[in-house]
Amino acid sequence: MRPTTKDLAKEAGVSLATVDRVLNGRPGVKLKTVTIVNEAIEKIGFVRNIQAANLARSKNYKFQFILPLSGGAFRNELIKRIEEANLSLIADAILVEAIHIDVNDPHTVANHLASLKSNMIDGVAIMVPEAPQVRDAIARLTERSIEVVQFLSGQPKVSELDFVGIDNHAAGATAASLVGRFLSPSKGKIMIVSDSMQSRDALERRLGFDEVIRTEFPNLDVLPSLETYGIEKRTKHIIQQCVENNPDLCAAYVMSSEAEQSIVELDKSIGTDRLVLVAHERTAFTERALQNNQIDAIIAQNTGHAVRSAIRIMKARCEQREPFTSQETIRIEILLKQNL
Amino acid sequence: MRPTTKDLAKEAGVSLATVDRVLNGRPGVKLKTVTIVNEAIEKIGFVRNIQAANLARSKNYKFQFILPLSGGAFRNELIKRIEEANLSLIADAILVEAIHIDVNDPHTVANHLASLKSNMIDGVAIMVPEAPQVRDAIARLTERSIEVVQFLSGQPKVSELDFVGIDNHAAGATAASLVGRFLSPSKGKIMIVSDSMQSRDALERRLGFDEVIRTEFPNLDVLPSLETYGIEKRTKHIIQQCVENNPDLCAAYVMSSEAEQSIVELDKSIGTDRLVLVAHERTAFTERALQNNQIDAIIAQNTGHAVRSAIRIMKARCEQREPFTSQETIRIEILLKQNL
DNA sequence: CTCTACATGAGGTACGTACCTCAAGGCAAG
DNA sequence: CTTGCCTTGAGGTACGTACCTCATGTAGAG
Repeated sequence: MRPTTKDLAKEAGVSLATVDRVLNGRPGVKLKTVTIVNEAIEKIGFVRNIQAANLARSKNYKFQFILPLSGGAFRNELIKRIEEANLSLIADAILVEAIHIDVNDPHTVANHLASLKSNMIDGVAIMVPEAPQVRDAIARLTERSIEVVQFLSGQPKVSELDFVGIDNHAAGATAASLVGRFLSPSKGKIMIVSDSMQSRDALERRLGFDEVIRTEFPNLDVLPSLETYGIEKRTKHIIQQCVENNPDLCAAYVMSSEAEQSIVELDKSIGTDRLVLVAHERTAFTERALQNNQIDAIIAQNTGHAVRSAIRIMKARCEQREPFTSQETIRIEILLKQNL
Repeated sequence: MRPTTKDLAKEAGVSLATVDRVLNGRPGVKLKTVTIVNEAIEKIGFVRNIQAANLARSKNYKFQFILPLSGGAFRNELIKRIEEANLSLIADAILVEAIHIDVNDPHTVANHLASLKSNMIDGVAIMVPEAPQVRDAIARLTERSIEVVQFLSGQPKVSELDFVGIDNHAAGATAASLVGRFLSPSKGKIMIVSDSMQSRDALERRLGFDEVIRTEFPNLDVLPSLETYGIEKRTKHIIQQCVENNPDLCAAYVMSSEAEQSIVELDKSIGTDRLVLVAHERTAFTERALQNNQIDAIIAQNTGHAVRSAIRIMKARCEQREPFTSQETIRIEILLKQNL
């Protein structure tokens, strides 16, 4: 049987009340006594029974995912996974919800973060672009002891916040490696399409991509990045132009998580069968495109795993435990028709 | 707040005692009353607080993974993941252990399974080859209400048992697709190496591999499978012979989870730089080989995920819940140097 | 020496569920 | 009508922890 607080009190030679004071960091305990209790904890391997603790303080964990307002297939995928996680975790007294705000307006984001009270929310997983206001709001969240996880993208990784998501540099490199190997000895140009190159994610993917092509496939040329801004008309225009200007186009890398528009345009203008095509994220569209041989490979992250990982990390932080980093790495998945 | 048994009793218009009788399937309740309580459960959305329930009956879940005795790098990997899971789950009152038995002797396996008592163990994840005795022992386990999960391999999937692991047919197909695309237009022969072709896993991988090569890369020939039986001398001999007999060898697919010996031999006899080489499972060796360009790709399954998935399934079954199948699919991972 | 502040102990209640005992009511067979 | 079984209710204790109050002890300052 696991030792209880009673065992701990006996071992330390103090009363239950003192053990409670030490365990919950209440004031009015001599430093020496604290040390004695902590040593006893070590000695008998006491681990607080969190189920009982949560029961006693009738606590439910409440975690929130902050997602973009604008809806694409990838975002819908995330929402589905979050709902699933919520369902499978009610038994563990964990509530998870997704809320949607205009992540491109730092003011809105900061306001929302400021409105979160620590008695209502225990942790937030945020997927928003970096901005000074947002950074400040996050800092104030942690001060109010609300746990924060950077989810999939957004904030720079330098901070001491937990991050859940893939290494975008490596993702770009992986895409390049696939493009290069699939093209094999042939020569030609590679088109790069993204919603925007403003985001850190896009930049890192591009850097990783270029690095591998430069060092391992010097016979291939990477064209300047095309930015669609998610506007259909613009997408059509710039892709057509790029195709016309580059008769030796042999591959395309669609970096943004919403790939449909670009791929449809590529198919119309040059025909995807004439290109090696790598896109990001598993959605209904990209799956279909892979099945039809329109796409050659998808670079994806397991969204379900990412959601659960963020939740595990927030829970661990709430309970003052270190998360198990080895469990929480999000792999860069390569999907072919065969391993969908 | 979540409704409690008290709320449920009030809603159903019965006493706490009766609610308890219904919830825990105790005898002495009229069918009509049971129906009333169940309807009330539906109506107010009552979900039993498992933390409190486990506390009350001071229950710890105990799960056991049954692994092969013989140690390879892949098995060590699994053991590490199981230990990690154990550490990160003590807080949730879940104990996980790995035990090692001679899985190739059905008698030993059956004996061990028969020795498990339901008051000591709540669930078993077994990774053993199929055999009639084992199948019977498993059936008797479920009768004793010990949950059973088929772990990574072994039993045929036809049974109504839960299975955690990859689709081996698809894994073989994925390997073939990579080999074919990496070789591109060239012609030649492909070597297939396995510990043994006796196991269902190996057979399925081979079938998947052949199918893709036949339909999508008809210019390539797949050689008969080489069986090493894990014996160094034999491995050396058959690989050398195969290399000598097939001057147009251009690729190799190492199917078994312990790839080191075969790859070392291949490197000695022909040189891995002259082959497209695909192997299975992420281990220290295969990682290194990928970094050194000895291997071109690894087909892997996320062992950490598999372990956690098996545990989640056993726990759900213990609590009479359906596991979330969408969470529990083990993906076939493709690892390149860039996305290690 | 007394007074005070601080340190510790003792004991209680609560959380939501499991499991136990005993009493009370209903209903059917004799 | 009585007997006995079946069904239900009432109430208690326990699980391990949190959090509260009150009493007691002890050491240092005045």
